[in-house]
Amino acid sequence: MGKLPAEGTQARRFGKTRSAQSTALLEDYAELIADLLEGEGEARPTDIARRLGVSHATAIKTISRLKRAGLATARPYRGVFLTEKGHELADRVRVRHRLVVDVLRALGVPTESAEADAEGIEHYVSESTLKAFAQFLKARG
Amino acid sequence: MGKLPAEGTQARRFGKTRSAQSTALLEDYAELIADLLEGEGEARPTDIARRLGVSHATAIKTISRLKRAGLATARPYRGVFLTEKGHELADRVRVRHRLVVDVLRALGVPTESAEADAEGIEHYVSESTLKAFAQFLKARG
DNA sequence: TATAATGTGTAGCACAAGCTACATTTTGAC
DNA sequence: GTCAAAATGTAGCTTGTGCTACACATTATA
Repeated sequence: MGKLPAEGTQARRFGKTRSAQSTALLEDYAELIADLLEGEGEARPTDIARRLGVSHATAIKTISRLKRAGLATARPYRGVFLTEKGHELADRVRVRHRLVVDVLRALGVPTESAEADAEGIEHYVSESTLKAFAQFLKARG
Repeated sequence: MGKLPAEGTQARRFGKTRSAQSTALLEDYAELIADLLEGEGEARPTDIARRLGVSHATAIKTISRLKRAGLATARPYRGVFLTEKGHELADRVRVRHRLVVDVLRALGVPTESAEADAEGIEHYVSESTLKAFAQFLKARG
């Protein structure tokens, strides 16, 4: 992605938001691969591509990135697997996704929209916000 | 960005999330330029760059994109201005930003985190969700 | 007014994510 | 066991976003 420029106060906020984008895709992939492994027993590039709505070539390229990041392993023609680190990420992402959807629904957002919006929102929810969400849901039963 | 592949049900959800990213930056720029025009009387590339934490070259390139999208105009060495369309976008973005921050704070998120997270979240909030947010805030005074 | 400092703009590079097209491997049907 | 279909992988192109480095314009100052 590149080097960092000098940063002021507000700049840091935006910068953080930007770098979140680079991990968002990896998070989606990790979550999906975990789902496929549990549901289908295997995670094949073609299935991943179809679920994400991208070409298989794109999926394969991103899977390479996952491997480089130490999140996944893959043997040619033998499907994709998550490393320990990949599983941890997937679990964290799933918990967070559920929390975001639940909060949106609690606020009166229709389930359809809640699920759809959460897909984008979840990647930008900090630990601090996540904690507040959990507290809020607990407080209102 | 490229062509669209065949899409299934879930694929469409992710696809929408992805395309939101391409507009997110333009939204940030439009909002910031509006702020600068109102606050400083002018919006110069260097100021934009500093506020966003990017190099001035990056800012200039993105400003070109704004121009191509019909959101801004700029004369060399004379600063950046928003078109009618650009102003409308900026206004919409500001309203939305405020709403997201207010909802987060109402949920108990510390102001600092609310402001920071809203920067990323706001770009993924649909009309439907926005409406629910407004209703929620109104209901609780 | 000449010159230094600042701001602007352009060029060129890298990387991510998307695509299509083509080659190769595996699987499955006969 | 052979051969076609499906899956997988590779190569090459595009666009977006980021950077640094260098050139040019403007502004400010001595």
